[in-house]
Amino acid sequence: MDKDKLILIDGNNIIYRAFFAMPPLTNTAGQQTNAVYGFTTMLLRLIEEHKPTHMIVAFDAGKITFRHEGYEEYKGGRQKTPPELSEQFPLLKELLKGLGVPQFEIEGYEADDIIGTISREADEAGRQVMIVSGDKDMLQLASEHTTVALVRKGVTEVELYGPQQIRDKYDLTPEQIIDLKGLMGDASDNIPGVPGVGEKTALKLLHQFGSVEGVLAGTGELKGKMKEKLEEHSDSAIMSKKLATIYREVPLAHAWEDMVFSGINTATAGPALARLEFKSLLERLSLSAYSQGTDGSSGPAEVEAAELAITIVDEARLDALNAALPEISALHVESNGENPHRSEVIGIGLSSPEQHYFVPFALMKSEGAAPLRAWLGDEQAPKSGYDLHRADLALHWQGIAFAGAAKDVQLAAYLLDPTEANQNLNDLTSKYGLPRLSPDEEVFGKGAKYRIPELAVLGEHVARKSATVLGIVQKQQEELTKTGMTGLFQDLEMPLSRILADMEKQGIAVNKEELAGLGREFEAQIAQLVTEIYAVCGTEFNLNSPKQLGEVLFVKLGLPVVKKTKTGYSTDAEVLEKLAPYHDAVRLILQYRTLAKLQSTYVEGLMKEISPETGKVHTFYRQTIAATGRLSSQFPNLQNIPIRLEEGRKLRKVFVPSEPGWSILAADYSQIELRVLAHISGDERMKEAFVEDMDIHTKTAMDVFGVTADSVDSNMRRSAKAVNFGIVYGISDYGLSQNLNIPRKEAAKFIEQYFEVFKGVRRYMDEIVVEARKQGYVTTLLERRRYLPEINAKNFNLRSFAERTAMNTPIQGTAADIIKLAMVHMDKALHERGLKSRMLLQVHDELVFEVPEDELEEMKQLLPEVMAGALALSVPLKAEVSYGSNWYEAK
DNA sequence: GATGCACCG
DNA sequence: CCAGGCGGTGCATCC
Repeated sequence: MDKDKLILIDGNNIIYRAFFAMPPLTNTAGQQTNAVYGFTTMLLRLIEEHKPTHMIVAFDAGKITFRHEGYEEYKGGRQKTPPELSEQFPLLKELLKGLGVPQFEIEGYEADDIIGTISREADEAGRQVMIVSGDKDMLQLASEHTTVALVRKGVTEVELYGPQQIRDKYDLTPEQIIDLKGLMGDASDNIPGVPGVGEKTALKLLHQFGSVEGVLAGTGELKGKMKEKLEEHSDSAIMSKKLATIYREVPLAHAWEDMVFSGINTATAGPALARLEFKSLLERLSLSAYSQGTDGSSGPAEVEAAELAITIVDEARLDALNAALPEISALHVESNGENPHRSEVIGIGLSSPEQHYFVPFALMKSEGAAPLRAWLGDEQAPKSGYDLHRADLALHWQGIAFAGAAKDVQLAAYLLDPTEANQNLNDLTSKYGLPRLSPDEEVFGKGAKYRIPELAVLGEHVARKSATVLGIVQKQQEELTKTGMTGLFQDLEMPLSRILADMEKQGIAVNKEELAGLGREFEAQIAQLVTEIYAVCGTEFNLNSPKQLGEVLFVKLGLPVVKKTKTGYSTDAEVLEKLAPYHDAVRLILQYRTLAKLQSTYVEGLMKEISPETGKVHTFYRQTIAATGRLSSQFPNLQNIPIRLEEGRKLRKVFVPSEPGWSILAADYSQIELRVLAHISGDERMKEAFVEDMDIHTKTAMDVFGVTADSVDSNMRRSAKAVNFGIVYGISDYGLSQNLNIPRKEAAKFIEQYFEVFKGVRRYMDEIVVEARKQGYVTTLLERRRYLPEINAKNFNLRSFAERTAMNTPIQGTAADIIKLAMVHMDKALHERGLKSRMLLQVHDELVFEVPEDELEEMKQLLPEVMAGALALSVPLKAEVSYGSNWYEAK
């Protein structure tokens, strides 16, 4: 019984939407078939994805429905159905018969009443139901067992709503959707509602009073125009509510058995589709034999590259493209190079469900492309794509604004599995059973052989990419819903990607002279060191080569070998520290390493990244790399600018405000990971430490060593700090022993003592590993997910690694969630307050801004407040702010 | 292209 | 007894 799944389709609504969404499509007999086509593609997708056991399509029947009793204008304002559409109803009904899909209509009732009645009965029987419609009214039918799939963007995408999603979006129960309509009305159904009350007001009223009746009874608490309007139109509100209520008591002669759907009836589907000349659908169902004029030799339909309707746009075809823009929902901006700040745009692929276009970049600047450019920059025109963040940047530097990023399939793929390396579009095609794309290396060539191919090849390749995006979007959205990540995607990651693009375009100014000056200082010191090192070693060699250095240290000078790498002797800092007492060269080499690093990576490397146009560095934040949900930064990496040692820290002086008189303002979270751990483990002692705002490492030392605050010496605090870090990383005695340079037994004792005190933390660590084993994944507070397939591995190393990851990821990942939230909130606050201050950098637990003088005071207040308030935990979050004339000063 | 090392949180 | 900290990027070397 619980395998049963019933899909109820609002036939009138879907065919209506399909008609307007699809470009005109006519068969050889001149009969228009676009709405039937759109309906059918959607239907097939539903069947493939949801594998219903029962299904019906409901249609309206009879001109006068019971709703007209009492309100004659109901649906009166609606345009008469165009004949091109009404002609398609019989075609659709015939096709449904051929496909083996039951259809219901009952004289005097509308499709939604039939659906309401069946869903009520199914609900009562505890059956799984999915309702498919474009009509928001249907949301009132959502329940524990009933999901409403709201069709969006023509018929290509659905959004799934259960009671929880309705709560998330509106903070209403499904029943209250009726009240919502009662207040705001619905122009398309000619339901009046209360004049002057739109969605926003209606929601506010309902959150306050609960229902239409509640609102009308509570007008005494309101004042002004609103009160007058409500009192004057109270009858209308009551009647509107009645009209919006779906009738769920239709006398049905149908039984559950009449709704059985046992799969497409191929014997009858083939001829029916062939009559309509839907060749691509025949292929999709591997029924090509029915198609006249084709050889019927198609392979597996899903992965075969079907013929696409591709238009290579030229000057003459621009008008056609511009006219089609409202139907286009997917695009792909093809650009070269890894760094989007420096790449060229080659062209753009654009896709609607029926037609695909390629626009060579050269055409983008022409006068005729003005509507296309306006559309690209229109926030109200929703666009799906792969890596829209990159597209935005690439277009930006070509002087073309981009807005309206709605669904980024790369970002969604990352959320669905953040460890799946390089989810390029082609990887996603196989995952979602779409035709494969030619690999970019084949189309363009690699490295020095990179060439832009001839227009026809290029155009097809890029248009196929946007077509692929279109094919992926909906399936991904459903997966996000299933995994509980729609909120994370829609309200956090998507908004953040736009914010990141803004930060990157803004860039941060670099004082080139200062940087060059530091370079000269380092240079001199390096030269000095090299001479000395060669002298003490008695030989000259390449100091940058660990191999040569190893030879000198361990063979020529005969120093003891502390550690080996898989290719030879280890010469890392840890080893050199241990060797320092044996030979004078070692200290010098350590110093050389430090300075060489500063010089090559931070002076020379940074210098190369300064834009000649802006005098700034424009990093590129990658949102889909880190498995925990953190960002990463490239070209240049601004998340690893030295700070720990003074010599390196000086580099921060070169990062300055881009306008005279402005300041750099920075704020960082204090102990965010441990606070998160305190929250998710619920450990009382640790929570108390943060509630009391104590120094967490001192507090840990007190508790672990059982002493008072005054007796904690620096060594004890250092040990406690290392234990705290170890805890966050998924501790092992070995790791801690390495870190503190103590015997393993001692480290084990520390850990045991720690867990004796922080019992809640131990419980968390144990439970999270069990949870990971059971579910195969762990999650953050915002439901970000990371799979850990190796948690059950036989191999000790693999398994241990997965266990540590299980412990660490919810902590690091939740901290990442939190600062991302803070960024979204901060961006909003800046806009709302009309502030000129700009967010420039994010460094995992720190945000950096540039701030004009007259906003400094406000920002010093606002920033830590927003950061601390990003998410309410059972312990307070704390952010500490500082500012100065450069990043070094803001410490 | 892999490796070792060093920088960050 | 083995093996072993979490998450990243960039540079230089070497094959």
